Amino acid sequence: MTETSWHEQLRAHGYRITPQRQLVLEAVKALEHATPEEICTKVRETARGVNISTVYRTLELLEELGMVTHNHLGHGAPTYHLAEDADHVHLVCHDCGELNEIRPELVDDFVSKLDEEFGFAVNVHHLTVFGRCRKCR
Amino acid sequence: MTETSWHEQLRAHGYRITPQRQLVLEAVKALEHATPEEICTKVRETARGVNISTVYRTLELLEELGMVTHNHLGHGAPTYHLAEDADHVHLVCHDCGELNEIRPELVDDFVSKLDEEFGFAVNVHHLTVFGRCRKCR
DNA sequence: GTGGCTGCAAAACCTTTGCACTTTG
DNA sequence: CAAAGTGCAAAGGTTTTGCAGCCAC
Repeated sequence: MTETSWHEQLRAHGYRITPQRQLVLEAVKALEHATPEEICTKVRETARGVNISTVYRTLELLEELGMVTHNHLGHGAPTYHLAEDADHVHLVCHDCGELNEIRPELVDDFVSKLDEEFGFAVNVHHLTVFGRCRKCR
Repeated sequence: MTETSWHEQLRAHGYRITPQRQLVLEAVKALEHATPEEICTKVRETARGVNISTVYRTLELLEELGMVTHNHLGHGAPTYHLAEDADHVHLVCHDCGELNEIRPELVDDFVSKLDEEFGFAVNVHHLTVFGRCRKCR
């Protein structure tokens, strides 16, 4: 996503461009799989910090606009991704917690089946598959 | 699961049979997809109530023994199932929240692929697929 | 200038924990 | 009787909310 495109994306929906929103978006981009708390910490490395509630409000907004997505990879807080970097499915091991990102093509058949049979459009970006990895079986 | 089988299941692992554990297990069975809070409320309809922390501790125990499983169907608390009733995959609509249970055979190919390619054993009972249902597309 | 946005603090929600008391085996 | 389990209350982590002041447009 270019600098200007997300500015226009916000403006097109009547939202304002603020330094806080820019910082949060940059942190999501830089960190990958970051929790709101981690994003907040990252942003506070800059001179101008951002309050945790602003982080939550901003993430909600960016997600509504389709610029970021979130996943639940474990028990705690969700993790955020740039939407354009999110083209993969998450594999998480129950035992060791190891995280793997796999090619989305691996679920294509499954996605088609659900579409045909139920008219259900899977949100692949949000899909997280739990199980046991090779080492922990 | 029969009355005696779960008694033996507990005893075999050195755990005790208590009225609280019986009540929680019955509530999980009766409610399906119930949150800890809902289970607690259900149990309180009987003369003898159960404390919420006992509900949490009991669910953790029953899950460890493979008698119940949990899923994250939305933003809030997880929902619990009898393991023997859990042989299905959950489909949840982002928009209307509608929940559907689908035949686990629909993911068989996907499960095999992950096994072959990554040695990853999918926990099908824990799988929840988010997307948009026919009505909300 | 005005309405949207932010920071702060408080509250809400969900879950865990320490400890004294009770109960199971 | 001893060890395990429970209830209670408090704390911990995460997220939301109300409101006064600030800032983008």
